[in-house]
This record gives sequence, C-alpha cells and structure tokens, in this order.
Amino acid sequence: MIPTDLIKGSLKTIVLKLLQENGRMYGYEITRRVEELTAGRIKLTYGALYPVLHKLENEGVLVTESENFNNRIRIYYSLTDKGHSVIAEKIEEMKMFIESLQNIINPQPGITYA
Amino acid sequence: MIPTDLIKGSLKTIVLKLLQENGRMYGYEITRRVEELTAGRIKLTYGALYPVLHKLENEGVLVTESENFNNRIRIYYSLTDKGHSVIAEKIEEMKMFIESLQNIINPQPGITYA
DNA sequence: TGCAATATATAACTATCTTATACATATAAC
DNA sequence: GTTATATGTATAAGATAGTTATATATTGCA
Repeated sequence: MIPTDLIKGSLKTIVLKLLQENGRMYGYEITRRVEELTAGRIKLTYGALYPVLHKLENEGVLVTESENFNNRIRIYYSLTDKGHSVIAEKIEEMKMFIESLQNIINPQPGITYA
Repeated sequence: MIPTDLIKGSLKTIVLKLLQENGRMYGYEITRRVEELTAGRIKLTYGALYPVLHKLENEGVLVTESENFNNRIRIYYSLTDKGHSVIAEKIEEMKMFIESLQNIINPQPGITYA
C-alpha cells in the first residue's frame, strides 16, 4: 500500500482524469476504478472523495445527474467545459511532477528537460 | 512550476534520497540540488525543509555535524543506519506511487503489475 | 551603499486529508 | 431468518503537514 501522504495532493487530478476518460462516473465507482488501475495500491477514502467532488461541483468543474439504480441513488459526475481545461492543465503538471520525481530517485548524468 | 500540493507528501523522500546519493548535505544545498535536478520545477521552502530535517534528526533518521564556512554556519545532515533503511522503504513506495499514477494518467489496456 | 546570494530558524495560519460515524438497500451465505 | 458483505452517499472532529511571513547574519558584487 502506498502511504496516504504521498497520494494526498494527487486526489483531484486522479478524479478528474478518470472522468475525462470515462465520460461520467459516480463516487463509489471512482474508488473502485482507482483500486483496479493501481492493483489495490491506492484506495480513496469517502471522507476525502465526496468533499472533493462537492467542491469541484461548486467551482463549476463538474456537473451532476442523479439516477436510481436498484433503489440506490447514484450521483453521476461529469466534466464541464471548464473541467476539461482544468484536467488538461493538471495532467501537464502531473507529468512534470512524475518526471521530476524520477530525476530525483533515479538520477542519471546528462538528463535534460525539453 | 509544479503546484506545492502535489509535492507536499514527497518532501521527506526527496530529502532522504538526496542524502543517500550524496553522503551528506546541508539544508540550503538540498534546496539548490532539488531545483537543479528538476529544472526549477520543484523549489523547497525553508519553512518546510528545516522543520522536516529537525524532525528526522529527532527520530534518529539523520545525524548532524556543524561546520563553519566563510563565517556562515553549515549544518550537514547524513543518514543513520535507520535512515538508510527508511529511505530504501520510501523509494519502494515512491516507485509504486509513480507506477500507479502513470496507470491512471496514461491508461493502457492489459497493463499488469509484477 | 544597496542588492542578491548564502545560511538557518520558527510561529501563525491554512488546507487537506483521516477517522469515525450515520443512514439505507441488495445479495449471498449460513 | 439472520448475519455479513457489498453497494451508495454524507459530514463533523481532529490530525498533519505544509505556506507565508518574519528574524538574524555574512559575503560579494555593482
């Protein structure tokens, strides 16, 4: 398991990226998918996820549609136009972050950035 | 520039990794080296760095030696035995973290973990 | 003489997540 | 039948870890 400290700052980017890939998803589904994609190494907690989803909705990054499935409510989230540009930016930041971390943990002489 | 939120949780690992690579370093030098290795994309703040160094020293992960250079005090930090095993562990976590992030931001069908 | 770089330090504040808790249904196992 | 597990959303209290601002002091360059 990856310690939560490491994951903290990436939560928003992870959520938005999944919505970009999948069109729309509900909260529970997002946690499932993250576990799947990371072989169980990243488990989002609901106490973190739902407040973030609500916040992103309030910021106009996400919109919701409520649906009923088997007598259970599902609240689907999807990206707004603003959301699409936000995630595009966050992905760039994430790539730079990963590249930077790799330069630190696996230093190679002569490595250069574009 | 990479937003600080993303970097937050990685601070300890970054610091310890540099000490593992370089034997011993002082605080100011660490921030310089991180900027160098990341093309200025990661800038550690002293308000974060020094408290972390002190904490790691208190935990027995680091030891210090004070030296005088040009009438300026330099406090060199280096890993203890405990520090060496701590960073080894943290590097493994960091690698899993990076791998996980890559699976999320760059999803490929059929990707599997070892 | 003034500014940038070098060098360490801490306190107040803020953001963000964890942990615990709450509520509610469906389904499989026993 | 009833118990456990999975599904599904939600929030409040507390902890953690960082940012921002500030302090102190020397060197070297313009």
